[in-house]
Amino acid sequence: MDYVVEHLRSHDIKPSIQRVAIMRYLMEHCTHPTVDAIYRDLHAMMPTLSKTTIYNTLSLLEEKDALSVLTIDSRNIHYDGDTSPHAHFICRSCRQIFDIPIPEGGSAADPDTPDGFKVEHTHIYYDGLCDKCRSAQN
Amino acid sequence: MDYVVEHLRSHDIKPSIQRVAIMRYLMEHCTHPTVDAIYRDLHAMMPTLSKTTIYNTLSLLEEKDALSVLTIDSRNIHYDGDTSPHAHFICRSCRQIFDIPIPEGGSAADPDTPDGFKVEHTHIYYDGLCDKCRSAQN
DNA sequence: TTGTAATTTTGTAATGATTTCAAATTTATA
DNA sequence: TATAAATTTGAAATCATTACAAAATTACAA
Repeated sequence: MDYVVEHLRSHDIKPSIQRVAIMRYLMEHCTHPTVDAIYRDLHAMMPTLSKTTIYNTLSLLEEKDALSVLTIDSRNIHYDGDTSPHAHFICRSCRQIFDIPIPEGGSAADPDTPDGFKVEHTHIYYDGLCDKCRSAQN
Repeated sequence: MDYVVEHLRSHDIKPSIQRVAIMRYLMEHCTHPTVDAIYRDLHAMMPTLSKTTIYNTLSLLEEKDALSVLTIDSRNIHYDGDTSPHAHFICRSCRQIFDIPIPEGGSAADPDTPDGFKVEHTHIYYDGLCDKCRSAQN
């Protein structure tokens, strides 16, 4: 059984052609794509795919916790098919997003929220300059 | 000397009437306001204040590190006049943002970024349900 | 003080991401 | 096979943000 289809089924999502294509794109690309990037690439292969379907599908995937929504970039929402715990870094110059490992037993995973709060997701974001942009600036 | 004016000066920002009003609003409100909230409230007192000035000023304040930009909410950018280290929680039901203390010596502050990367800011975000919305849902 | 340049503010128009909506298509089921 | 339910689609609407150029204000030199 296709691991993408299995992933969708395990999150209670019916695997339509479009949903599988979008989920597969996310799982096979570690680029943290935006809606536009997903549309640009998938539309080339599936000319009937509409942007509305991408929006619909991404919000369904979010609701069912089948992907991770990255709000690290104030200009665009990015999506990550890898839902395992890791942090992200965005370069303020080239806007590229990088995966950053989270140290084991990190305290950020156990937040000091008020009584009665239920934490569902944790996001750790860094911004600054990546290697290349840093040396280019000097 | 007004502490708001001092704050601006210490970040190399000339304290115009508008900039002081916007910075004061951020420092005196712990509500993590959006551009619209700032405009709504300040426009009532300063009818000539334009939204463009708020956008211009907020991006200047960001560039000079005089405020913190919160990208926790995918729908709107929020601003925080408190630049001391703390995390944030957003309730997925009522969309309210709460300040959360960061444990001393937390590992998130010392990220494992690749060689040559320069980390300028760290953001720790949580989402889930707040106290009230959690009990309202049962 | 006065004139001139530089900076800041403002309103309007343009842009671009996202949502709404209703029709068309596809899938599930009786 | 017929009918209902779910999904997809494209066009139009919405809403946050940016671009831009004119107006107002401030800084500064004569």
